[in-house]
Amino acid sequence: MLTENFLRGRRRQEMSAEENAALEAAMGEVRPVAARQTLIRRGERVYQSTLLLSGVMCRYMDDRQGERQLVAVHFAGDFVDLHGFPLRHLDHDLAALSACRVVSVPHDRLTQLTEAHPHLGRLMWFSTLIDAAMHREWIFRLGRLAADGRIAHLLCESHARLAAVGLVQDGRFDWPLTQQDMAEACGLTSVHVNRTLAKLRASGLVTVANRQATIHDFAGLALVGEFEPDYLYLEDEAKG
Amino acid sequence: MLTENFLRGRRRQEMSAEENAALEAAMGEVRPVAARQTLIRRGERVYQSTLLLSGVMCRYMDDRQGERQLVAVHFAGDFVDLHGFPLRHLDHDLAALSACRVVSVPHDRLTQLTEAHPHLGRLMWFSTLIDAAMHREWIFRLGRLAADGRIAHLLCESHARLAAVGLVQDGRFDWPLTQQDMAEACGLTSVHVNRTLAKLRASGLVTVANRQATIHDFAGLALVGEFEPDYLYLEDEAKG
DNA sequence: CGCGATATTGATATAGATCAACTAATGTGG
DNA sequence: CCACATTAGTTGATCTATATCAATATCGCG
Repeated sequence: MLTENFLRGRRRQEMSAEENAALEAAMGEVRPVAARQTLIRRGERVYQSTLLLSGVMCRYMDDRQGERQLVAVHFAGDFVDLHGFPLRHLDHDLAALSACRVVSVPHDRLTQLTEAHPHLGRLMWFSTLIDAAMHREWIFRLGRLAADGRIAHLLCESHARLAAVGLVQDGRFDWPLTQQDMAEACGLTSVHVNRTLAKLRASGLVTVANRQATIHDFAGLALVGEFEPDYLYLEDEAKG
Repeated sequence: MLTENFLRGRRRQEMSAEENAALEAAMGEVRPVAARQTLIRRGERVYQSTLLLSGVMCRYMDDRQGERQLVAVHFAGDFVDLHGFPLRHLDHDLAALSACRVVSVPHDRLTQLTEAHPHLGRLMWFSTLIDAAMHREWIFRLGRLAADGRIAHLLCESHARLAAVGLVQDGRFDWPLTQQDMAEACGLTSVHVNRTLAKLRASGLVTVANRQATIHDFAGLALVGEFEPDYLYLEDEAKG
């Protein structure tokens, strides 16, 4: 089932079998996306929205010197560009960080779908607002946390989201972001990310190596990152 | 007309007279809000959404030591907590920065409204996604710009949004944010905001004083702040 | 008019940037 | 499947933007 991870583990995910079937029916072919491939460029008119089935993608913006700022990271079950449905154009680029599988829905089908199933429409709206809530948390992260807190927060958030779709085992999860990617997400240099990761590892909180992250002490890491997961609107059992 | 500034100056603002009337009819009483008053606290269940008619409000989050991070600033015509409609709870606080006038719509009326007028529902969705686009731009601002750029960007964005609702005359607009508020929006200290504002003034770009901001050289300020207004989805005539 | 909030200025400290070299992985074509 | 090329990670030395601390000045309100 293509939509099995959409809003999985989130509060309010009362999608009926009928709504689910209607959404499934609107989906196109499953497509692979190569690692590091850019899917959508800023300003492009978009005519469909894409559900991420597996892998990790990101949204980013470039500054004038071409330095990249990640504004979001996406995992399985996320609609990566549903914002493009009401907005029509995206204000940022969308790229794959690892090899991914995706499936798309044309916007005219989404229009029909939301008119025939207003509640499903609100669920989609809801999912874009979780993106907005994550954006706010990223603003907080950059504005108020030091380097160790920023990295800790990013890893805690990723852990919580991946756990909600069953992609964490014993605190360990796939983590295709390079130190450069993490730097671009956290407003730091890759050199400083390297030193900060070494410190977090030495504190026994987390190890990031070989495209995998292992959180040894979630509570400790959450303390450093001032991480409180309420903004993810997870079901109680999906938390931590 | 209460809704006259809602989505005013934005692309896609094709609200029909009928939609407009339906939205107006759902509105409650106009209420005043005192400056510095907190309207909604993080985690509270919300049952209505509020349209800002005049004044300036902000959304913010506190870190563990009680230091505040602004995550959004709102002006006349903005729905300040429409996110609470699909989300039910807010993940941040909402407060007035100046004396404001607001009007609210109960969420059950919004549900009826969006089911009877799917297109109006998409417009509301659209407006929350402009908030998300601004959030992304704030992430960029904090992650990639130095102090002068962050302040320049904030002032350019505010100028563009206020101009869209007719609240700028000759580059001058009401600006109730203190230097401390600007510091909390830009991830800086108020001391550094003070020094940076002095520098921007000395460069002939902008003057901020007496609760007013005057942009002397918009192009120059936009250059410092790497400001490109496409993310605001403004109509062409409302830009600059 | 006086008091609390806001703004200004100076001196010093520091987190993180920058520059540079080197090492360890990863992957690719022969 | 090896050899080499490319990318990613590590470490050290130095620099700088911004924080911090502290004192004073000014504004705006009751």
